[in-house]
Amino acid sequence: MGRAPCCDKASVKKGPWAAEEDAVLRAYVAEHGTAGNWIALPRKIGLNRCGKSCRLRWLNYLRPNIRHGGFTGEEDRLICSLYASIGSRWSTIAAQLPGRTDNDVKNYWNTKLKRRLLGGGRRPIRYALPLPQQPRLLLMSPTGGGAASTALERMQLS
DNA sequence: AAGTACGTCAACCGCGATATA
DNA sequence: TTATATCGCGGTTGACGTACT
Repeated sequence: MGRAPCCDKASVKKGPWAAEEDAVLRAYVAEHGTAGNWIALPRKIGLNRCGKSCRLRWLNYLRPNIRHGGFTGEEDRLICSLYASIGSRWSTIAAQLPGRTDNDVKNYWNTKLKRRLLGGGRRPIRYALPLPQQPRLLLMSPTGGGAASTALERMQLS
């Protein structure tokens, strides 16, 4: 018995959200909440979207008090520290950063912090530009470095 | 100016966990 | 207890913009 799909993937719209779709979803959730059922929500409000897609859009973009980009040095350190101690539990890490989403934190880690920790700068291979000084983030592990080493080893192996 | 490779980020996919009938 | 539906999460992808040759 296979797992039932959450929606008819052939008929729902995919890809970037239009401003009108955002507005419909935002207005509905603001007034009614999610009613605990994301799967049924798009049908209720006439959006031709998968329920999971609606949930993701709300959580990562439409929720009030969301902040995008502009990670501070303090947030950098916290992310690195938490990653060193608990690994890629992005939702847990994001919970420690008010206004940040797990997707944001994950993207930030994968595109900036991980690269920085591994010693890569922009265009490291093709252009061989001089790298900025690497921050010694791993030394900041609250666990004393053991977990940090493990996390780094995992990263380097993968 | 055109072409190419890389960086960023929104969104999708698939799976495990949990709830419910 | 089992089957099914839904939630929530982490990993991955792909479009687009930018830096560079």
